[in-house]
Amino acid sequence: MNLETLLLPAIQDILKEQYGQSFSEEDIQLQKTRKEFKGDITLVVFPFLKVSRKNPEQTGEEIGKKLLEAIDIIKGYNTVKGFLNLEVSDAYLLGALQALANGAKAEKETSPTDLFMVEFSSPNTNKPLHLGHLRNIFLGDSVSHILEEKGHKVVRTQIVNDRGIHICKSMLAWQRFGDEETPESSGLKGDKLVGKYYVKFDKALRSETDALLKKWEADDFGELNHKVILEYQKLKDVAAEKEDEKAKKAIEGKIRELVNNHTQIMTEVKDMLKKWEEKDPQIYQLWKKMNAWVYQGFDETYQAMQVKFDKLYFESDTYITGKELVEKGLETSIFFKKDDGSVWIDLTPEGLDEKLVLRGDGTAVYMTQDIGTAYQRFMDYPELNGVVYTVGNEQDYHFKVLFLILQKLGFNWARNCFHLSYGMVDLPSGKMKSREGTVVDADDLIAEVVAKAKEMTQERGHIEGMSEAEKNRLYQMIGLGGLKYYLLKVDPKKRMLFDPQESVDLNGNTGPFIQYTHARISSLLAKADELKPVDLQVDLHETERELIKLLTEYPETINLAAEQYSPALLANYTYDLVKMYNSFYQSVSIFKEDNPAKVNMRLLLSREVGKVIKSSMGLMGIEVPDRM
RNA sequence: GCGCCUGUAGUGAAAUGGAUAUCACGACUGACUUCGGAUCAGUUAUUCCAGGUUCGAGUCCUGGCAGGCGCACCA
Repeated sequence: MNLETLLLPAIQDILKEQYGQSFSEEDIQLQKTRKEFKGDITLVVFPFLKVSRKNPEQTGEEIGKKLLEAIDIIKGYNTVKGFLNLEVSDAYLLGALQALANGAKAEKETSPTDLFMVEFSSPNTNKPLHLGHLRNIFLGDSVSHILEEKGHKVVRTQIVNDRGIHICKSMLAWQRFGDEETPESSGLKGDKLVGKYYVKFDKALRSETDALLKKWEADDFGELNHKVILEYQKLKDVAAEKEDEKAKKAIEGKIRELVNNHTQIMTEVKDMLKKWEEKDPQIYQLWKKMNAWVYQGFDETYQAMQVKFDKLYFESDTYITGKELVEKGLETSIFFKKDDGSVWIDLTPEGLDEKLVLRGDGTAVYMTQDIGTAYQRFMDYPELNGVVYTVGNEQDYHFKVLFLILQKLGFNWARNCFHLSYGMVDLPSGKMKSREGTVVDADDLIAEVVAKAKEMTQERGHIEGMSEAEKNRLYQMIGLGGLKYYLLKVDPKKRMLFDPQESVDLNGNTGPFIQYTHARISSLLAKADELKPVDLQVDLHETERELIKLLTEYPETINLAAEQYSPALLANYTYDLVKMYNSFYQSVSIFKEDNPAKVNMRLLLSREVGKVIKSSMGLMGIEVPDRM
């Protein structure tokens, strides 16, 4: 039972008796007492002034006096301005500590059948995972843990972006330049190998575009369609008129795109996509082979991150379902067809735009596929309560539209879809750009932080007697823990800066700092005898009181993190707890204390802090060691 | 142009509408050489600007300013 729910009815009674008016729970604001004032919990008295007809101090005094008489755990009070600060007794806090030691936990509010699906990672199959994915993956995984802690069942899922023109690009490049290279023959990770050909395609496309642009500029159009030539010339004219550098650049970009679209290599890619959609056996086989390489590579990375998925969805399956749903919606006039055959939805009544859901040639777009995927998921799991989509905030609009379309299609469950939107990860040098080679590769980064953890641990760690395997596991735990913590401690919706130096740092508000505290507690407990129940008569040091209060706030913190889908709240809480523990550790002596009841209490307190650290870090997908 | 998000020490982050805005990194000053020093304490701000609501605003409302993102027959 937490302090607030304990005090609330008593306060209501006193107010009723004193002022003859009932106050609801919202009127009674209880909050933590700021540390510059004496007290533990504070009642804000401003809302009662109207009925007390006295100034804030007098009102506070009145209520405080009554509370002191009525409740024995209140041992004192003081009023500053409109704030009534209440002090609780040591015995109450000791009792709370004992309750935690007995394994008291907040009751789970949900039934175990309550099912949620969390989508995260959802990579492209032709680019290896990078830093941006790491934030996504750690967030999605952590939110899954948090929902599970609340008593929900969670299906971890991703939508694999395995179809479309971009896939054909790496396939074509591999055909052209690959020389039958495989992960085995090259020793490259599958995703890296495919990524390499994607880059090769891009290079080839650019040089072809350059060449063709030169030809066009010399009015050499070959057998080019008249319409296209006209379009090109029109753009040229517009570009010539523009004086503003920026506007000129924009038009030139458009011209380049037009040229780009008519290169030999692009034509071949489009042809390949068409063949793929027709399930041409040769193309289909190549597609399957190269995708298998990528999945193998991704699996290795997920394993290194200690992240697992329960169910995968593939766009290559769900886009068909999406198309069917659009066809159906067309009959019921949810969608409409334009003259060129393309299908749209009109969202202007909702204040949004018209949105394309099917191309003129009948092929699916990104949105079509997402409609299909959502539908498929609720078919597969009829008891599904909601879906959390972990996707970057550049897609805020897309998801707004998607959820609206699903609602319009008559799916009630669309209300339970949530877009867990997060900000981009910047580097000190600016934005990550694959063109400029400033992308931070996920595998490289993980290897780097683990290496750093190894270096630091060998320098100052306590690892004598550990086997090689144990040591390696430890380095992994520290390096990866530091990285996860670094990316999770920031509010998801905020854009964040990734400083490679700071991410491998082991001081300050970092994962390893928290892990270190846990290791220290473990070794402390290893030296201790068996713990006895807390003696409620001992008096508490200020840091002990603060620590116990913090411990009792843990369940509430989990609730908040779940409500807001924000692991950052847990990270901050854990850091506060650890800071307070270190302060406690510094200011009181544990084993040198003469009173055995105090020694016992301090050890028990340490043990509970250790348990909460382990639990909360676990909710962030981070393991904590007993030695490091 | 329209829409969404974000503006808090040099930097990165906290703060259900509550008090004198909380931390870390860097910098500077100091403690202790202990039960694990990967420790602890201290110094470091017109919360972008202007109005408004409120007993009370970093937080809510209105209007600016700055940055990011989106408004594709791309994904």
